[in-house]
Amino acid sequence: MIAFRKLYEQLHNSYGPQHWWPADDRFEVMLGAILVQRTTWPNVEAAIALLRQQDLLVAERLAQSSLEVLEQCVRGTGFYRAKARRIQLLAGFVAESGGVSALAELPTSDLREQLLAQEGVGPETADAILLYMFDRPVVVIDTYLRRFSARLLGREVPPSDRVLNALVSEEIHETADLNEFHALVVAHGKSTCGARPQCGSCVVRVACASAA
DNA sequence: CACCAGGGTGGTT
DNA sequence: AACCACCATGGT
Repeated sequence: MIAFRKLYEQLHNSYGPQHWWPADDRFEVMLGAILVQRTTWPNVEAAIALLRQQDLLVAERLAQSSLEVLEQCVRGTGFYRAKARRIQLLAGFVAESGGVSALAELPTSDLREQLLAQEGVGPETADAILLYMFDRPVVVIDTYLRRFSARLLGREVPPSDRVLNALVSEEIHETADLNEFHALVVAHGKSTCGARPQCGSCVVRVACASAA
């Protein structure tokens, strides 16, 4: 009934505050959201550091820099040709939209639609940007949450993303809580416990028992 | 050496 | 709508 609220509380008790999103400014959040796809955060940090070294953490400059330089900066994050192209296109989008502050004026639904129209920005990346860059109260659904949602809900088949979004939205409303919730889900997923489908004593099972 | 990492895209059934 | 191959480097 209140499965995800219980999960949130258990995760928070186990792992504590996560202090997401690690970034110096809002544009950097956007770049990280693309660069972190299917890789680990340390790789992203290294790439961001290289971009900063080239003074490219500004939308206008990033949009006009050479693609070859970008590829060298982000190489360590994997899929580097696609990612270099995508952060450059994204920088152009931000610049032509009037900057981050102008985008921040848009309603969440419009902003989400525009983000999804960008190459390399799918549902998860768009929602992560909405939550961590623009402080909008949205649910970020990642592979970790999908992985144990069926067990948490006591169902055989895992719920669709649409259903999952509705269920979490009912139980967690505040931007600050949605922020922390997703960070904690990832923190747990990265732990040795979260990586296994069947874990006897992890917080997901504890939350499951508490919610029943 | 095999497998995975904070997805997304384009094509096929 | 569900499935697939592909993108590609870095760490266990």
